[in-house]
Amino acid sequence: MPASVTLSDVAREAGVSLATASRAINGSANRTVRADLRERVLEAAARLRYTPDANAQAMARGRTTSVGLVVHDIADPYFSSIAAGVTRAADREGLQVTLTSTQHDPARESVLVDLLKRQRARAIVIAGGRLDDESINDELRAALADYRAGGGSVALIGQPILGVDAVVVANAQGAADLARALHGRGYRRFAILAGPAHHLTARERSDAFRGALAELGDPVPDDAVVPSAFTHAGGEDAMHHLLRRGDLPELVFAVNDVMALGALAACRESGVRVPDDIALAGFDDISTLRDVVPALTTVRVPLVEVGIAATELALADPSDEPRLTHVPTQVVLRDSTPVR
Amino acid sequence: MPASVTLSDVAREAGVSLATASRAINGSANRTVRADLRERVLEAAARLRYTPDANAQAMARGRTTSVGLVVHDIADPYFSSIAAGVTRAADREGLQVTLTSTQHDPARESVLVDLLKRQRARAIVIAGGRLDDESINDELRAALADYRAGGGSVALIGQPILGVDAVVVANAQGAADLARALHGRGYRRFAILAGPAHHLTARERSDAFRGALAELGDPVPDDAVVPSAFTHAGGEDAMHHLLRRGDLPELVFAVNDVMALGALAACRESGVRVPDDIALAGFDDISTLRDVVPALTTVRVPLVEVGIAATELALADPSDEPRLTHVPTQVVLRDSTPVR
DNA sequence: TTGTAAGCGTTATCAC
DNA sequence: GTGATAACGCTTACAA
Repeated sequence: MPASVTLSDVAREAGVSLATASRAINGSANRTVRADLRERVLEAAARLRYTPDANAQAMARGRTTSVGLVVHDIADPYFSSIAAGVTRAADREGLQVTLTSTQHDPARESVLVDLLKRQRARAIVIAGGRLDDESINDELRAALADYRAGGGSVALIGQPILGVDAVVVANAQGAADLARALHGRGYRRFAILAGPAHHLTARERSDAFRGALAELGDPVPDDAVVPSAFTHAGGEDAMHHLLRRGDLPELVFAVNDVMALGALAACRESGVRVPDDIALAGFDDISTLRDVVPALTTVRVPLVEVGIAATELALADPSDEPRLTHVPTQVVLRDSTPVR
Repeated sequence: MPASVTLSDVAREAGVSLATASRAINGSANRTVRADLRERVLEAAARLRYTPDANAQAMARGRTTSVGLVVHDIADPYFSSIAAGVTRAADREGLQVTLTSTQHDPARESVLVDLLKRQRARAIVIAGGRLDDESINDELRAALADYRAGGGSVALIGQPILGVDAVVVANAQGAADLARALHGRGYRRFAILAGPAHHLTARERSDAFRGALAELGDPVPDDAVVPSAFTHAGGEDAMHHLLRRGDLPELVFAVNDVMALGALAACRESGVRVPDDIALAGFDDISTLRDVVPALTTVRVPLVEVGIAATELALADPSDEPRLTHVPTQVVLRDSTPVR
């Protein structure tokens, strides 16, 4: 960044010392500046169109004004809603958001934490759910420990297995409630597009859904639980698998809305109508989907609020033990699962 | 950020000078470091878990590694897709993205540019379309001039009216093509949810759509062109207006997909079925919507690529006159506008 | 090839 | 209340 007006320029222009200029402009803590001098400085700053250099300030003050955000894919409405919450909360505190993306590679999370440490981000919000993969978890744990040793604080969204503050979404409760609600609508034969086996959020949702149905006396058979990626393509593939297998269930539960969308695509390709031929439910309540026809039955997760809560957690002054913010979920029955 | 390992620590640990440590770690331009020394330094750095301070590097080098992105709302799939492109392109160059949001207030764009100038972002991508509002444009122009005077470069997505590099989307062509395609499907009586009157993208789409129909001999009457916000709520309100008015058109064109979604919501509330009672088309081809039923007829804008192109433009070495990257659009006919 | 030292633009600690 | 001046952590002439 060549040639920018510096504080020295302003000081010179105003005929005061660097120190006074600094104090006049940021209104330093105790030290106060005589009114007429402050006036002169401010005027000079305006005349010169002076903008303080945030990097220099960060150096001198020992802390930056940026919050790091780690997502898997910002184009995914799940993450972009969370990001909206994070930017809003950061903005309220006068902080900027540094957006980083793993491009769907969970192993990159630790790399991005390192990157954000290098930027000396004040706090980091990690938006992706945890995996049941100790080598990846260990690596992330190490990166986080390292980051926190440098004075940074972290909050993650998902399972609190890393020893840091976390926003915990009531996945199990929501999935169980959903299962009971659908059972109540008369469904008996279910299939599950279950996501990756080692993905804890996927597992919580899938397991709780199955568990609730088992309790109701209509268990989901093993071969009706189809693993897949946690993405649109994953839902599509899993649904195709189900369709090829024949013996269609009455209702398919995809462990997130984006996967449900993939399933919808698969159905369309195969000429299977939703909900006429098969009912479909998702999870998350992605807002973009709220108005589509048929409206998707799902479990609402207040994603923007989750993003806000995570940011607040990450920004709160450090505590010795990890804090948890619990977020409830709520079943939303819509047209994709009509009463049978 | 208290207590981080610094380069001095590493140098001391390795028994070399600061300069040598620096050169060993970043592999300085011409100066080279003897192999054994470099080895020692790298080892010490690893042992101490040293991470360079990007802010300090930025200060010393005179340039940061961050790209600023200005959107209106990151939760809007239009912007999140662009953001995905921006992060991808930035990542390729080893740069970070600083995400800022106006929260739908166009006047805040210039404030955010100032903010990004303060961060000394290397380049800025402005994602929102331009307005026909000279006071706002002037303010933004001034902020940009100021930013560029400090050595920053800018690219915006939309109309090239600010004298900076721009990615120009073929809105008019796409809208005209769409009108002709729909006319070809047998539609004759149209209405337009036109967005804000002063919003240039909205206007381009609306005007071109109208123009093409006029040429075809089926002009859209003035009172069937309903202004509104460029948002979901805007589409919803405008559609309600249209429905209340009675005398339903055969097809409603919303100038973006998110507005079309709002229109869909309004239809549902009023018990009007799409496409049975009324056909609906949008613009942008938001990916989340590709699989919904009824699939929405729209004009595809390659948003991720637009984000990439804008970032590349902003990062390219400065040129004396504004460069333009033109992006074509493509009509996508789907079920929401069946053949009549 | 290595080291010394002068910045980079601020803030903060001192004296005055 | 104001002004030198030393940090902050790094890069990069300039010397050696």
